[in-house]
Amino acid sequence: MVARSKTKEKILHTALGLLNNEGDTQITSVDIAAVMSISPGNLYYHYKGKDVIIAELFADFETEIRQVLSAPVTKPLALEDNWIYLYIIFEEIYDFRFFYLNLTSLLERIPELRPKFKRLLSLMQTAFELLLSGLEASEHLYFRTDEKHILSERLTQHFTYWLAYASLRGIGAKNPKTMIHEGVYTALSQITPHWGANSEPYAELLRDFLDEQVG
Amino acid sequence: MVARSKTKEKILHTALGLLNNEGDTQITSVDIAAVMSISPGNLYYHYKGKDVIIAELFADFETEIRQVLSAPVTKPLALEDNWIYLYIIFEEIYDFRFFYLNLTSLLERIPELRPKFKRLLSLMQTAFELLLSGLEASEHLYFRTDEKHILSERLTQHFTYWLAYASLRGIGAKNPKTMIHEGVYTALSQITPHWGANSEPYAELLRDFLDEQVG
DNA sequence: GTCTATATTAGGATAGAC
DNA sequence: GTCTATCCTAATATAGAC
Repeated sequence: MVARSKTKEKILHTALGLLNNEGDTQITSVDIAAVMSISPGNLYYHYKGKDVIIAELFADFETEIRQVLSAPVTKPLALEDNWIYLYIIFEEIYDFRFFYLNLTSLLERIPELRPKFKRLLSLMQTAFELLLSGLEASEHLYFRTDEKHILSERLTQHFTYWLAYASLRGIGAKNPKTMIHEGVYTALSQITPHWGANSEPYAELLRDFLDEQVG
Repeated sequence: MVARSKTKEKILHTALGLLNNEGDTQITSVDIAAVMSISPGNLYYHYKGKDVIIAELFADFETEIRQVLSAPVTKPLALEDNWIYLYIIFEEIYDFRFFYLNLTSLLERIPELRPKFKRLLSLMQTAFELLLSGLEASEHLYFRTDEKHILSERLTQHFTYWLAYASLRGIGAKNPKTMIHEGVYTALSQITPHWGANSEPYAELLRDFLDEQVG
């Protein structure tokens, strides 16, 4: 993470906003320049095109999400922290949603991102499996053979495509909070069928937590 | 579904193949013309551009998938038919995968497809909920409040994005059969936690079924 | 670093002969 | 219906002055 010039910083910031709100396909490098009132030539001086900007934005995202994901590794999470953990992951993804809404075409267009993103998916899957293992060890969750692994994979898929699906279905269309909340709720609904011996009081906590977040 | 000229038919067929194998972003209308050895001008005589072709392809897909989805409505499915049902849906989607791999950008570029696709999602969700209700009535499945509805929604999301996720993760990369099989398997793994009183013998059947399909 | 002006290209689109 | 030839446009990219 090298220090950036003021202008570079502003370009990235402006680009991220435009891409998230208008979508990758709608935005050209000229648009980015226009919005921040600099010339296209100037923008090209700093970044040689839209894709270079996106690559740099992704690098930023990667460092942040890696930090977030490693939370339960660094120190085991307390019960309620698990829900919050899911929220934080979603918020991070939301801040970078243009990428998740155009995954296929972006990874095709900027091939060097593909292996990086694949590694991120692996990391996420591992993080989820670790989290589930913790709850299994404390007998809050119970799994049959393979169920834990496949659930962690499904959760990874869910987090990757929830925003795209939610926008399509019109879930939380006008309210990001709702969209994220529903995403967490749907994730949790995949976990609760595996509740084990110690999870009864958990249920109370969870209900409270979910109510809080809505209000 | 009006009758089409020989050439129109061939254009659609060629386009579908190219789009599925190379991806929407890679293929231009000129490519389609080139592959079938006709001139771009000629292609334009039949279809005014790539997006018109895609719209027509989607219309075809829509009629087919609607037919498939309505299966459990027309006549309630026998036990094993439920698995096969999921397979058939996936196969239909696979035949039109370019669309599912670039959903966001395609629906942005061809706005009239958006409401159509949204209706398709609703239909799929309803079909799944119906199927689950059947298995609930026969006490093969058991659900708590809301669980059935949210599961049907999750299954819809799963079917919509599985192919994209599988390609990213490299699941069944070289073998469509494997990719689809894993998709069905993952779908089923969301259902089995809800097994009810009558589903023990079901488990046997399912295991057999899954083994068959792999071999 | 920033500007204006211009070049390049790829893809979408049409005109008119056969 | 099909071809060849050409045009148009939007987006990328660079050159050279300030």
